[in-house]
Amino acid sequence: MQRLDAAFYQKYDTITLAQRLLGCELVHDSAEGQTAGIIVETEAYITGDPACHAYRRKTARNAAMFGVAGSVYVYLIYGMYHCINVVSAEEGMGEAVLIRALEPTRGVDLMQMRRSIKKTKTVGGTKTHISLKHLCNGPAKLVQAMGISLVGHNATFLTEGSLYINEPSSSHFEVVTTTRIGITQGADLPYRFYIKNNQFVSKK
DNA sequence: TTCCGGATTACCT
DNA sequence: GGTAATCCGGAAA
Repeated sequence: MQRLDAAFYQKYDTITLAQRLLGCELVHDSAEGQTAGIIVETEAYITGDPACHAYRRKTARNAAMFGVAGSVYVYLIYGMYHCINVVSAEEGMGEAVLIRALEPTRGVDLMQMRRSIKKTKTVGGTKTHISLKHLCNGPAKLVQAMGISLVGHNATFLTEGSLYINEPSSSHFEVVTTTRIGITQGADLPYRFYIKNNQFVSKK
């Protein structure tokens, strides 16, 4: 099991990187413990793409997206959730790969803890059990399960530090190419990729 | 300054 | 299958 290095992230254009990241393992060594999962679904966001956060201009929010390939871009979505991207292409380009789903491999108990939701409507509050299948089958879900945060990980590097990606242990799978989820602009572009027949993908 | 919509999710019907 | 929750950037005026 080897951590992907800077050369790997620089080697491919964003579309290709989005496909090559499938099968790789996202790992976070946190103070609470280690959690990890196989990347099973990604989306590419590139220059000239109206759905890309870097489409208009560089701002404080999207600045990390313009960093070197292999750095991390975390952002707040819908005012309450966070998503994580792997920055790609040459520095200053503003391209990235959104990680949309993981197949949990390590630290499942810890992920369950982080993902357990308190039902505030119930008096006293009860905790709901999250099934393995629903632990990381969405961009905001996996960020929560992995303990990834805006302040803690935005603009950090996957090539050093406690958050990183290991090379794939297997590449015996087919990749499905389709359109991206939840966007209106550029909705017809085929920039979403996932591992065929994998049950941990967010949506077929 | 105000307004609108967004790379989502969980919960209810 | 519908929608509330909830913050911020960008466009409108």
